[in-house]
Amino acid sequence: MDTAEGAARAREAGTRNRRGGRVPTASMADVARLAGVSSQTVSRVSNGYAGVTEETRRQVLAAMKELGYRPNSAARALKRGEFRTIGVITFSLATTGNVRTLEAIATSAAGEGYAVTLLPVAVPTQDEVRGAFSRLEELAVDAVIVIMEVHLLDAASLTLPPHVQVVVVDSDADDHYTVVDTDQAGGTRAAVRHLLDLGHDTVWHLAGPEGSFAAQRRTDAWRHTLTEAGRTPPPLVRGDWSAESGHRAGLELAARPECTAVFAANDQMALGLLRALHERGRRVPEDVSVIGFDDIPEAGSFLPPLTTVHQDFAEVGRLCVQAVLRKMREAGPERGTTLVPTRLVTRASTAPPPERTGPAPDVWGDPPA
Amino acid sequence: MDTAEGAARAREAGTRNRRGGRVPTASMADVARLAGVSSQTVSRVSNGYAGVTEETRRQVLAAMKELGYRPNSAARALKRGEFRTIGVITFSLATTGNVRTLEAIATSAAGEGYAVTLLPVAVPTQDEVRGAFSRLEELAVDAVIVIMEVHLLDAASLTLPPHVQVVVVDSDADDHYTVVDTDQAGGTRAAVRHLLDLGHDTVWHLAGPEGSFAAQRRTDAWRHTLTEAGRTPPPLVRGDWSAESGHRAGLELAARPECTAVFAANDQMALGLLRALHERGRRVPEDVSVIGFDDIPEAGSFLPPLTTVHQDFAEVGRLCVQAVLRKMREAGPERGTTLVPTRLVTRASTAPPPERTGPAPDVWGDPPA
DNA sequence: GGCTGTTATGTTTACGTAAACATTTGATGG
DNA sequence: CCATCAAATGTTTACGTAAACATAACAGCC
Repeated sequence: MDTAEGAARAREAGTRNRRGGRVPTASMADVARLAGVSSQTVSRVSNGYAGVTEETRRQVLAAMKELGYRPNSAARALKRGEFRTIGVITFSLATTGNVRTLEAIATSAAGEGYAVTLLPVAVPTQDEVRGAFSRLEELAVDAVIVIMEVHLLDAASLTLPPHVQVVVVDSDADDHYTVVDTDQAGGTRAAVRHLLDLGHDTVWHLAGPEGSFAAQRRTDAWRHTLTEAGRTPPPLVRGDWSAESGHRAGLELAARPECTAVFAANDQMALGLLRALHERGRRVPEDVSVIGFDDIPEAGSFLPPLTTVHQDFAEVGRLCVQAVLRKMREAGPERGTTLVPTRLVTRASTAPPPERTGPAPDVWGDPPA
Repeated sequence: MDTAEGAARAREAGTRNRRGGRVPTASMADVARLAGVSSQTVSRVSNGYAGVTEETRRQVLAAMKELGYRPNSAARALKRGEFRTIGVITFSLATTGNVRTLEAIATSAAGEGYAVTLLPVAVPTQDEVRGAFSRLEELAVDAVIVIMEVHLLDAASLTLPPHVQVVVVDSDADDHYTVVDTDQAGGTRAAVRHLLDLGHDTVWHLAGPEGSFAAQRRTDAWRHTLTEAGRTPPPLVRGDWSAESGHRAGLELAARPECTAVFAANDQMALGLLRALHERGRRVPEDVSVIGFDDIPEAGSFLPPLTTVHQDFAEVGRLCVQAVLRKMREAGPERGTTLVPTRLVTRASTAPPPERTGPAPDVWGDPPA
């Protein structure tokens, strides 16, 4: 299983491309010639059509193998009018959510016989975005999934080829696009209620960056859940998703003794927050409860293990692919939003608030410092 | 400039796809007809060739715009014999390293006018790998970058189209492939020496999974650096890159009072290790020093902030793209390894060992457990 | 004024595949 | 034994682009 095959491969495929000559790939015509049939018959075998004698089929397959024949996907795409490829546009792969979603998309797409082409937009400047999309315009893609706030996309005056379908994650543009997303509001509500149920008067919020729809949605839901419960939302503290920003925010929050519960908009910021609280001597969860969002794999290893909202990224990715393929096949300009439910994962970073006010009035009251 | 044109466009490009009919995209011929030139002239304008009158060019561009013309990349690829696409094969995007490398590859490739197609291999079973590669065989790709131990690739009896060049990350197969990788050995040596220089007798190692070349390399270098310094390597503790596995290993290590310094093969495992040590009441860095590998963005927010080996993933990705494009252009079967240097980032998780043996002999000796 | 050379543009062709149509072969039935 | 039909295979054509080649127009020159 080595020498013979190796030699055949070297001969046919011309591994010995020493002199830099482009080695021609065998085409259907070559296979047909060797097998003594027409190229159409080769095509039929290649595509698994019925109506080919077993005998013929075997001959063709043998010829294919000998020549190392591979269908030329460019020619196929040209002929069929489709590329069997889905493009994914995203800002950086720095955030867990984007990556996990991307991975699920790629896996789902592969299952459907589609490839995934990545279109990263490095810096969110107008120019960058515009550049990426002008590249996209002539990209070999049948459909596009956009993982970012879609208004940035409009800002780039994106024009896609007419038959390219679009599905969007992390956006609220469900009046213009098909949107698949995590149920941000539901997850947030679960997190905030969990803290209120534990007895906290109110819940502080460490928000994500303003540009992100997901962040916006979580902030809105946080505020809504609090007012719904008759509590006053404390001032908003803003981060940028990074642990470092969580740390900065945490130093601020640690200075406020009235802050006993914090809902961080993602786990990374919660991590930084935990460090800041620790540095300031505020114990978690005894003095302050912290809850995150995402349930990254490391969340269970934080100090203390983080209570957080679990997102089903795999499901989001799968639904994206399903939706975009359905749109392609039915050519329907379907719109609207599909939400993927979340699940609260309770670990060790949340607890009832420290005894402060309540039944026992002023036994050893807080030192006013 | 509206009714006539609008009608023309509707006729040509058929924007009115109400009835689900596939909308034909305008071709060069359409543009040529509208502009009153030959399709070859349209091609010249499209590809920016000189030798077209400014007047003609303007007319063609106007016609393109009116018809919403987009070059058909399938036809282009067929004609040119290349796809301007690089395929990236990787096991899951769960590890930071893979993701960051992928991102850098995508960015670099875009800069060179290449798209990146993702080929995830979900589960590392023989079948999965084989399946992925049989898909790859007919993938529209000019070159491939493999981010995984390449022997898995051989196991799948991979046959690539002859002119597809391959570059590999995380592998030692530099006698068969072009390899670009982080300088695992150098980074490990820096980490281990840092701990020895602080005065630790020896350094324990929390290794990555056996299948990973990077893990293997780090383990080898750890052992080598220790013996080189005349120390005896303690028994190996193995993890699987996850924080959870680091936690398990940490519980073991915490039980050994002689363990004062641990080199974890990545930051996630270091995180779990930190938690385990904390749970067991062993202070970091006073009792035990911990050092990681990768320098993930969160490492600075661990408790305590983690000393770790910084990897330049962006550079690895960039070099991969460069190497693969060079191989394509020069058609040289270039081999060998390019190493990207690392940098030790000193934070708060490492310190000299606790006073134990040394000048003061047996003042309060260790309780024998 | 015709020759040469240059520049702008047009025409032909081929890339590899697969649909549509055409032909051949062999079997079945009257 | 030929008409009929189905199955297997062959032939033609078109997909959209761009290289190669062909032509036209015009300027410069002796």
